[in-house]
Amino acid sequence: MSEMPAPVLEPEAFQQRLLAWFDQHGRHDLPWQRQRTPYRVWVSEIMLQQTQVATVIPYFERFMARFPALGDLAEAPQDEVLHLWTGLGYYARGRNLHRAAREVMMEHAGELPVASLDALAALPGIGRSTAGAIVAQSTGRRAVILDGNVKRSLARLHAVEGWPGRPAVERRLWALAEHYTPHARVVDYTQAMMDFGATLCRRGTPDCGHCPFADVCVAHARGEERRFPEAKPKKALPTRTTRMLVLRDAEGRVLLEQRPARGLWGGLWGLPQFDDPETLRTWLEVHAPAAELDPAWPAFHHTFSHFRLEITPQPARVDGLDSIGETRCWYDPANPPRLGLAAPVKALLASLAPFALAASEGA
DNA sequence: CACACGTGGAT
DNA sequence: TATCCAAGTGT
Repeated sequence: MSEMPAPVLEPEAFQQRLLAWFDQHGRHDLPWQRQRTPYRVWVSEIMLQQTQVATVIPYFERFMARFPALGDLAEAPQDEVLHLWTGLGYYARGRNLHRAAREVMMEHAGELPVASLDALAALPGIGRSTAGAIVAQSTGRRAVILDGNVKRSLARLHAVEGWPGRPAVERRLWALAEHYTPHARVVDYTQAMMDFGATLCRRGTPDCGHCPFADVCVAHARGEERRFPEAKPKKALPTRTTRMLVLRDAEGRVLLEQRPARGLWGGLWGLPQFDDPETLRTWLEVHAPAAELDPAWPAFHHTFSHFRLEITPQPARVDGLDSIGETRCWYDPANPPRLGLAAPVKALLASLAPFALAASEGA
């Protein structure tokens, strides 16, 4: 209890103000709010992790069209799941979702264990906040969430000092979230908290003029809305360089390699990648001694959250490979297989399509 | 606990 | 254009 900052309102008053605002201004027609089944709520919550609503909607619709039920997802090959995840980012979410679906089939008779917060959180990809959201949204039972929107709103209302990523700060915010969460209208309350943060108590431009808490908000009283929550400590962005081999056969197909299951673009298919020219040369000697190297194409870069990658495409031609194994395949731009591709690779392959067309026309 | 993990929108 | 960072989790 001593962990919790002084609340600005009694829980009942807080809930009443928030829900009145939500009834008027909340979002009531998002795709996952129709047919609010545990499965649909789960998929939406995973896609929405660190990802904005507008970005998620088309991915969610495609995913549901292909995998209408949990069993459909469990039966699918991982490649197809990652194919539908391509462009959404944080691909561990897709791998974990797929793995969790199979786990639910085997250990929970095909039903998400929404009766137990702990059982949910034991599934890969579901943490404390997502477990709370799934329970609250799909069953209406009381469960607490603490996502970015809730963190920002509560930090402002109570002028909570410190970056919310710090465990001590996060504990205070959990205590506040716990304090305000009602037993009734839980579905609406959790949605309301997220809508409030996303559309009114926004990061850069909070709309205090229409805020139902403006009269009690500590940050607003101090005129310091923008100071809360405190920003993450920044650090320099390192740059890494790599070469991507664009090895094409006589039919214009491109050799792809499946990336390791963990790490960057884990489980996705990409161009063979080499940190230095030496490794590239050795690889070619072993796998494609007959390959003819063309001059490298201009480098381009891709910026990630934690580093910047400079990519030099290295085009080459070869008649074929004797054996490409399980973790390689020939990618035909005219008839692309349904597998996951990293964004820069997808863009690079798309730029190759005219070549493939010209090659097939010439043949 | 600090860091890795992606992409696109907002300012 | 550069920077920040969004419905977090896993290691």
